[in-house]
Order: sequence, then structure tokens, then C-alpha cells
Amino acid sequence: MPKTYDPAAVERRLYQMWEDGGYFSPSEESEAKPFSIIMPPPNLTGELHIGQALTDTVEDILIRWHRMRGEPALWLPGIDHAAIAVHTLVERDLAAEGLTRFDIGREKFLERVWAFVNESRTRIFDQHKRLGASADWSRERFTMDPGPARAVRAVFHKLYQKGLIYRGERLINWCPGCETAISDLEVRHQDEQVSLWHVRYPMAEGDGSITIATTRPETIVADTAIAVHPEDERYAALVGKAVRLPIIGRELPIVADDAIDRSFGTGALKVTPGHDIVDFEIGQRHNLPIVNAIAKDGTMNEEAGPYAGMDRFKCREAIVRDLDEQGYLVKTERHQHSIGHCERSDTIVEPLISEQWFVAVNKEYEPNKSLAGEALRVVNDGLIQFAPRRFARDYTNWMENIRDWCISRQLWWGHRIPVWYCGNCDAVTVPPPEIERPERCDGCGSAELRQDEDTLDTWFSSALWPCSTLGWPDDTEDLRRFYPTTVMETGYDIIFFWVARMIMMGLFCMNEERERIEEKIPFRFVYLHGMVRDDDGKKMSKTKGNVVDPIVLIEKYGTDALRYSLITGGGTGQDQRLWEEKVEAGRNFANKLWNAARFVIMQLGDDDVGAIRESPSLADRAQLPAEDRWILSRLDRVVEEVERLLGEFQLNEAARRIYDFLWGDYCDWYVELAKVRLREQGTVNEEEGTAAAGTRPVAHDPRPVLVHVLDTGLRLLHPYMPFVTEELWQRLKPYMAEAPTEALIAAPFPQAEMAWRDEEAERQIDEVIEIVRAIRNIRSQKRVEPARYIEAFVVTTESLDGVRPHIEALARVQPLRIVSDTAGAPSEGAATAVLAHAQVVVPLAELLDADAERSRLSKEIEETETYLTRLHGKLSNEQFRSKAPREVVAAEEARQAEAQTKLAGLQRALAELN
RNA sequence: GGGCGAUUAGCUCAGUGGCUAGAGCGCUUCCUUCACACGGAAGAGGUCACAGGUUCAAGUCCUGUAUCGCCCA
Repeated sequence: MPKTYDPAAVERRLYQMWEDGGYFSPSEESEAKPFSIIMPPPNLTGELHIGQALTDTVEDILIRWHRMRGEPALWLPGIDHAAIAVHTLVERDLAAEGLTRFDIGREKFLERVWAFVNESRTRIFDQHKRLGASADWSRERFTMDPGPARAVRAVFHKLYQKGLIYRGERLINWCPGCETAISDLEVRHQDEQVSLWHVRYPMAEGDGSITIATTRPETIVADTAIAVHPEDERYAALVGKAVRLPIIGRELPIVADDAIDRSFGTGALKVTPGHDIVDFEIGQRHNLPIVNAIAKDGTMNEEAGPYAGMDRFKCREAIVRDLDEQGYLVKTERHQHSIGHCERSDTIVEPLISEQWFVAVNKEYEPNKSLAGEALRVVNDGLIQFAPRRFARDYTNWMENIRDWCISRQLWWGHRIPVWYCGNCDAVTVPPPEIERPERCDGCGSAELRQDEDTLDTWFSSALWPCSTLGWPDDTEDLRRFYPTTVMETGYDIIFFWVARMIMMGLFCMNEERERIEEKIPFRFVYLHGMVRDDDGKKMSKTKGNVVDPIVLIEKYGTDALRYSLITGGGTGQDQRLWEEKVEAGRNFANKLWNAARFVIMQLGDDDVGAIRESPSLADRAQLPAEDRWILSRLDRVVEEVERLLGEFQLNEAARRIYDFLWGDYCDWYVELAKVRLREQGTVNEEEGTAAAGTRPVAHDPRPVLVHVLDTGLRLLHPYMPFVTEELWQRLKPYMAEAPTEALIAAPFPQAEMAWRDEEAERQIDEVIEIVRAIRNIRSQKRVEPARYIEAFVVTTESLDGVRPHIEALARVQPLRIVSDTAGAPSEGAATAVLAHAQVVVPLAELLDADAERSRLSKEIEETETYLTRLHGKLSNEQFRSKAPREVVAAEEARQAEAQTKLAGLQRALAELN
């Protein structure tokens, strides 16, 4: 085995082995309750980013863990067609050729999209595989595949039948950059410093005027009223009168409305129902006409009179200039204002009146059942649980204030709206899903049908993902077996976009198919991870150029290293920063494990092939030396904790425990303790396959325990670091008498077994460790050459017989003298360390500085006294004694006793020195 | 304006009421000793943002303040 772990040499081979072995599909034999995750489908625009690496890692850990627990584990992968992103990407390519999509037409445009899609698709799957994702590729789905497409038509039809989908003229968010409607969620609000212009509107009759404040003077041309608060005395006399619109000259009524904020600007608002959501609502209340003065490309239209054809922002400048010249501009102020941008193109969003399709989320489709209401109920009732919990509040808060969802997009790429209009009558034909293209109008039977030009919001099809990927609307085997899925794992940034909508749609799709509401929900747990940011804590973005490519990190440090870093990099649901040096820690851990295993394997010879029992039996436990019982007991604790933490979705904490155990307990101590016995037998080996054969009594051969603990550790760690653990396990497997499976990926996950706990062994070895550390500390402080063996005394009344050689070896002591009383140890020219149950005395006459030793002891005495004061305060408090749990009181008492012993020892050592 | 999160070692972060608050990186000293220098040994380093409160017990729960960040309107 090489001295360093080389991920590149094993990863592809092992992934292939797993894939060929069919491990990624859920077991058909197991009777256990299935565990399933539907993978959040990445966009197929380009590369997987680091956030998806985190998604893959978390989901793969959960899947591998449950698979090893013997449950049928389904991880269903897929990709999303990302309508607006792909659409604009292809349009940009066209633009580079001097073309627009209208030049080449819908059909040719879609051909180009598909060519891009097919290429991007395979690249993304390859990247998932590089991350070690053990997803079931045989079930892979794409939102534009025939199955999911039929699910889209099916749910559209069903929603339409129930009156939950409607078409209407509404004020919607229009992106002039993408030239499509977008939903409320796709608008990002940014606070910006803008100008607030105060503009005087003269009264239509007589003198006088009213001054309004606006941030959007270009929309003056579309004003249809002035509004003031009904209780605003400044304007009370003017309500009902009219003003004349500057430049345009139209007469506008002055209306009174509660929505007006009297303290903002002048307290008078110009009302532009065609271009502002608040104004639109005021307009509805006062029956104001709607003027639309901005075209879909963001230029002013003929309603803008002299400004027609001008870009909306150019128009703003022009109109301000004109207002000023004509004496209407009163003043200009600076103002902080939130402005909506399209999250895709960053263009400033324009509210426009437009005819679009909507989902009525609050409308009842059955008595007391609406999409939002049901989605709220299942979370409030705890049928769907969030981890971390706090996100449930965000969810319910949003769901309680939800508005109808605009689902039509003026794009060509996506699911085309399954609605046909008749050339002959006014009827609208929405066919059932089996009919991809209706022949006749539902109203008059005419064959003159024309399909709606628009497509659906990508999230409309994503919302169906847990249903559509499993075969809905068909009643498939997979749907029966895996729906509801177990966990929906994704980033908290798409709770509303995706998670919330999946819950609404899942409940709706399954409403008639399932009896109980528990069976209608799309998933039982929502696990949300945080964002991965750059080393400055900034969000990664291609335009900023601060993206970290997971594949680059994998090539440099290995997949396991990246996975480990991503998981331990932060708390659950918390953002984390990532940079290269952090991944090194993961690589170092993989390498440490590699070398520990390398050492163990070196101790095994040809005769051991197939001979090492998989695990030592409990029956033999009594015969095992303390260090074996110690590590087995510690191992059992870790197994129990990991099991518990994984069950609570505390992946980072579980990983840390495994790390601490493997590196701290196993490598640093157990392997070193085991070497003592291996050396005694002269069987420590530095090369593979040369270990001496021979029968050894159970108690003397540490190798079964070395192998067992390593095997168990590899199983524990496998979900996190699948490659290095599988590789090592494969190398270890030939020596196992009864390997449970061909591959670690399918081996049983460790289970805690209380009978392995051994308090006595733990106490004893912990003391050995304490003694060794104390001696090493003295050696280091007194600058004893590391290689030199020195004499040392341990004063203790306890028996250290079995572990004498261990202390000697680990602390480089020869001879070790164990005495029962301080009288038996030298008091002069010796350095003393006082432990809870023992004292360590190292005679170092020629090296000892008595003053330094005195000050060291005094300092420690002081510390111990402070500690004792604290303990005493606690224990002398009656409240504490009566109210704290008995174990806590007992533990404090034990600590006090230990500290007192230690203090006495320290004081004696100091006295003897004087 | 409403909500959420963060504030713990030089840096990045763990720590879901009970050991003298931990890890990784960095730092200091020593070691290429026989699995591993991607390593080993020994160390230094903390007013757990601040102010109140609840509790036998608070980094942890509550209230308020400050700073930073995010979400919603």
C-alpha cells in the first residue's frame, strides 16, 4: 500500500463497482419501511455548483446510512429544464449570430434548445457521480420527459376543472429584459438611493395646485387620479375636485383613500393603476381607468404622447427636464427606496397590466380546502416537520400571506400551456392529459384550434416533482411504495419557490387518490441546508468570479475530503464559508485513516486470510486486556451517539464524533497500545503480507480487535467518506472470516450494544493516558531527548500490572517503578505531577530547576484551589442539593473528592521540595 | 416597517440547561522513532458582543441594546 491515499486512483473504479453491483436501486427483498429522497433537480445550465455538492453530500449520507440499515433506499435523481435561464442562454447565442428567436421561429428555436440540453444533461450526471452520489440512475427523470410532461397536463386539467386555474388581466411583474411575466418570488427587492421628485399638479378649475411626490415621474403620463388620506385636513377641501395633468393635460379626480400614508412626501399620491400594485388597488376601489404607457420591451408607448418610443429611463430624464422647464417641478430630494429587480436578468421589473394564467391558491376546491390552507395545515399539525425547526415559521408566515401565483411565461422553452382557443367561438378547450393535442373545440366542435402561445413557470412542473417522478398520474408501483417520500432536502433559499409549492401540489394531486392526509403529503421531513459562501462570506456568483468549482476541489483533494469539509463546515441550516485550505482538513483525515488501516493490514499475513473473525464475541470479553475492552466500550458509545445524531439530522456533530474517535481514540491511543503486544511477540510489521504466522491466545493477539474496530469505524464513516472507506474495507475484507457483503456500501451499519460498555476498563485506560501525558509533559518541559528512556515512579494504590509495559512504551520510561506511597518515590531532584488517582514522579536531578518546579506546583495549587472553591460553593448550596438531579450532585461530589486528593498531593510535593 | 440568523481562541466554526467551554487552521518548542511530516509529542491562546432577568445551575432559556448578514413587505 502506498504511504499516501490517492483519491484519483480509486474513486472512478469504486463508483463503477457500486454501479455495476446494482447497489443504487432500492432493495426489493427488504420488508423494512422504505426510505426515499427525491433529489432537487439542478438546472441544466452548465456545471454543478458548490451548493449542489452540499445537496448531494447531505442526501448521499442519508441514503447510504439508511441503505446500510437494510431499508429499501431510493434516491431519485433528475434535472430541471430551467425555462427562463436556458431560454435566455440560447437567445444570447442567437444574438451573437445577429438573430432573434422570432427570426428562426419556435420550432427551430426549440431544436437549438434541445441540442444544448442533451449536452448539458450528461455533463451534470457525470458530476454527480464524481461526488459519489449513490442515486438510482435507472429512475432518472427530466421535467420535460413525456412522463413529467403528462403530469403537468394532468394537474393543469384538474386544477382547471376545479376552478383553481384562471386567466385574467392583472397587474403582474414584467421583466423587460427577459420579456416575460414573472412571479412575485422572482422579484428581488434592493434598497437604492433614488430621487424623489415633488411635482405640482394645477387645479383644473381656478387657481391653486396640489403637489405630489414620486420616484417614477415617467409614469405621470399614465396617471388617472390623485389620492389623499380621507382624514388629511390639508386636502379635505380638494377631494372631489380635479387637477390637470402636466404635459398631457388630462383631467384627474382627487380621491380619498385609507391606503395613503400622510407622512410620506406631501401626503398626496399620484395614482397610476397601470404601473404600480398599490395604485392598482386604489384604482379598483375608485373605479379609475387604467392607462398602460409602457410597452413590453420597456419603451414608452403612444399613451406617453411626446415621449412615445423612448426608453422608460430616458423618458424619466426627459420628463423631469420638461416639468422643470414648465414650472411644475417643485423640488428634488434624495430618497431610500426598495426597487424590484428580475432575479434572472437583474433588469428593473415593470408592473404591467397583462393577461396571464394564475393559480388561485386560496380558493376552496372542496369545503374548507384550498391549496394554501391544506399546505398550512399539514405543517401546523406536524405531519411535515422542518429541520432546523425555525424554517417552519418562515413557511407558515409566507403561506398565510400568499397571493395567486402567476404561472404563464412568455417563453418558448418549457411546458406549453395546455389550453386551446377556438377560431369560431369563445370556448376554451383544456383537454384531459391523455390528449396531447385536441382536434375539436369543446364548445362548438370546430377544428380551428390554436394553442396558447405561452409556457408554464418552471416551478409549476417542479412542484409536481415528488409525484411526477414516481409515475403520477398513473398508479404505479413506485408511487404506492415510495410516496410520501421521507425527506426533502434542499437549500433554505427555495423554501417558497419549491418546498411550499410541492406541498400544495402534492396534497392536491393525491387528494382523491389517497384516503388519509398522512399519505397525501409529498414528504415527512424537510431538511434545509445553508448557503456556501466564499472566503469573504459573499454569495458565490459567476459574475463576481468568486465561484469555487467542486470538481476542481475534488481533483485536488479528493471527493471524500470535499464532502467532509462541507458537512463539518457549519451547523445545520447555517451558512458557511469555503476555501481550499479548509478542504485540506478532510484530505488529511482520509490520509490518516488510510495509514491506520495500512498499519493494521501490515500486521496481517497470508495465514490470516479468511481467518480474522469479523467481531470479537461478547463471550470472550472477559479475557480481553483492558485496552481492548476500553476501545470496544468507546466504540460502542460512538456508535450510539452517531445513530442518535443522524436520526436528528445533526450530520455535522455525528461526523465530528466519528473523527474524534478514529483519530483521537483509535489512532492516537489504541493503535499505539496494541503495538505493545505486537512488539512483545515480535510481530510488528512494516511491510504487507510478511506477518508471522502462529497461533496466539485470544488475550494476546490484538489484531482481531484492531480489525474489528477499524471495520466498524469504516462502516460508521462510510456515508460521509464513501471512497476511502470502501477502498480500505475492500483491502481488509480478504482477511475477514465472514465478510457480510461484497462491498461496504451494502454492509450493515453498526448498532450499539450496551454489553460492550466497560466503565472499569475506561477508567483504567483513561488513567494510563493521564499518566503517559503527565510523563510526556515533564519530559517536554525538562527537555529530555525524545528518544531517551528515563526512570519514572507512579505512586498509586491501584494495580497497574497489566498496563506497565504500555506506560513504559508510550512514555519512554525504563524502568517504571510503581509504588503505593510517596515514601517510595524520591522527593529530591524530582519533577512531580499530581493526578486525580496517582502521582507521577520523574527523577531528573541533573535537569531540574527547583525554582521553576516550585512555581509550577504553586500555580497548579492555586488553580486547584479556585476550582475547589467553586465546587464547594455549589455543594454547600442547599438548593443545589435538593433540586439538582442526584447524578449531577454525585458527579460534583466525586469531582470535589478528586480535586481534594490532587490538592493534597500537590501541597505535599511542594513541601518536599522545600 | 415585520421576521430570522449571527456575534465563542489570531482566523473559520462546533457546542439542543449540568465535567475546569472544544475542533480545524494558524502560532511556540521539540521530533524525519518502526502506519502516517497530508504526521507525532508538548504547549500558549477565551470577560462566550453588551445590559438586565429566569433557574439550584446559563455560552445554552427570556427581555432589551449594539453591530453584521439574510428573508419578507
